[in-house]
Amino acid sequence: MTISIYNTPVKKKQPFTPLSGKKIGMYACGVTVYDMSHIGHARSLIVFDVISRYLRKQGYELTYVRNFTDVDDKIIARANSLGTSYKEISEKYIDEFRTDMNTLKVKPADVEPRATEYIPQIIELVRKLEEKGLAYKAEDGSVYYSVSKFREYGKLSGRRTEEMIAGARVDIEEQKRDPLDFALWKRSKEGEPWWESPWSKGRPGWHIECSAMSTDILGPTLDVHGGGRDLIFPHHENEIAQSEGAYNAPFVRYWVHNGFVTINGEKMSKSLGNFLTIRELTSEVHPETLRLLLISQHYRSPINFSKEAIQTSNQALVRFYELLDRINRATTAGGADRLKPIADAFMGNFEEAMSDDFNTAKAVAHLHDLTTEINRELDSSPSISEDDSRSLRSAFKLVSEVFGILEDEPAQFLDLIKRSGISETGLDEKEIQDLIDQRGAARKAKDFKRADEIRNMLLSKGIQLKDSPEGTVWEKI
RNA sequence: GGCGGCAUAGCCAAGUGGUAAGGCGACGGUCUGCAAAACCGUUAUUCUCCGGUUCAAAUCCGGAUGCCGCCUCCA
Repeated sequence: MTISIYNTPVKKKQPFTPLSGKKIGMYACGVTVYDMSHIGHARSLIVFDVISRYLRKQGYELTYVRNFTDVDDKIIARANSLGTSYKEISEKYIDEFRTDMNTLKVKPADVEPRATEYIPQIIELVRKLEEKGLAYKAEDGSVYYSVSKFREYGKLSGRRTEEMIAGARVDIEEQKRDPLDFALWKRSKEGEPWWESPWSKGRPGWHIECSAMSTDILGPTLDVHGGGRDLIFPHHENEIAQSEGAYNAPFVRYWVHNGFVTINGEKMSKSLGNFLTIRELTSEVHPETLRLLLISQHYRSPINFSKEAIQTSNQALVRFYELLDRINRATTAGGADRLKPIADAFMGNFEEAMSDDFNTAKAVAHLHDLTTEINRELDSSPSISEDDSRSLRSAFKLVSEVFGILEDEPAQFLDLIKRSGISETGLDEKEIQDLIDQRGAARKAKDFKRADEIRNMLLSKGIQLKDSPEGTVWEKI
């Protein structure tokens, strides 16, 4: 099935055709490692994780590159304030990042380059730009890109240079010839890390690393390049200027940008200080709940983060796991085959939704439909044949592999959820089980008054009982 | 000041020309000793407002209002 992708510069969906057959080169801007990652980062990482999983599922040979910016002003500032080296800071937060990605089940990229590993390539690229007259060395030894020399500057973000100059918020730096120019190479100040270069002892500007690394690993033209919306300008605009200026080849075929996570309707960011770290959140919320919340909405829309939203996603996740558990328990050797058409239809719908600009929200809606349909079938006849069980397993395997959810053993997951809030009830498991047994005895003796007393007492402590032919189970609500 | 995006039920949210997905909540029903879960049904004659194009508009065009983002580090 042909995939269509919303391409930022043309502002519409376009059929996706990679540059060379089934091979795809995809680059997503990673994080600057100077602090713990927050759930805004999580969204971007999960969006591109799901996209990469889906592209692979569709049979593409994907090379996914995601960088670490491991030297920059903020890392240096952080190191200085803690009296340590930039290297220690970046190493520490790369480790923390990997721990978080592991928790969130975000798969590692195929290549995870760091700016500091590509200094020679960066210098080479800057030299090339200088040769072509697109860059100039300032008096202090820094090198700037001369934006006015690149005719197409602004084509990604839809801005014109004259308009930008008119804007009051462009910094005027002494060293720049033009306010729009940006640094390719920064001369290092006292106490800052530096590398030798033809211009000065210095370090790379922020934008240049992505051009240098992506070209080195994937070639001058990328099939897909992504990142958060906020990177469109100036970061990605500058990358285009650098790469196309140097190589005279189209830099990116499809630009993909994800929307923000907001808190109380306001963008969450490190600089605003209103952020929630991945670590904090996953200490209380199941990682799959967060993944489900994020994919329940289209990747380009903003998501407002709230307790209620988390709770709703958690309920949905429990609903799916309960179905999986029910399927496991209902599978028997006999029984008629009747569920294969339902499973097949779902897989078709799923593919259709995902191929339409990675419409995860619609795909999740299909998953809800699937859940309702299977539950309905099981209500009318509770056993599932081996063949049907296989069909259902392949449908849910598709969901797991693309979304990275429903990967736990259902019984285990439900048990975990059940235990997660047990401390709030003031009871331990044995006490709960004793009360359930007492209630069971009362019910057997038709002493429903006593049975209901026990049930209501447990309910007041947040424990909900569920009776079924196989016995009584409880859950924490 | 410039540029861009969004506005769909009580809430969250899909849907870019063919007559409003899905979830949460609420209400009614089936099941149950009664519940819970699951299932069935009801819950937007209408998509912020005003014009226009069209046989046909939530979808396209023009205008108004409101919210958000970018233009400075940002996922």
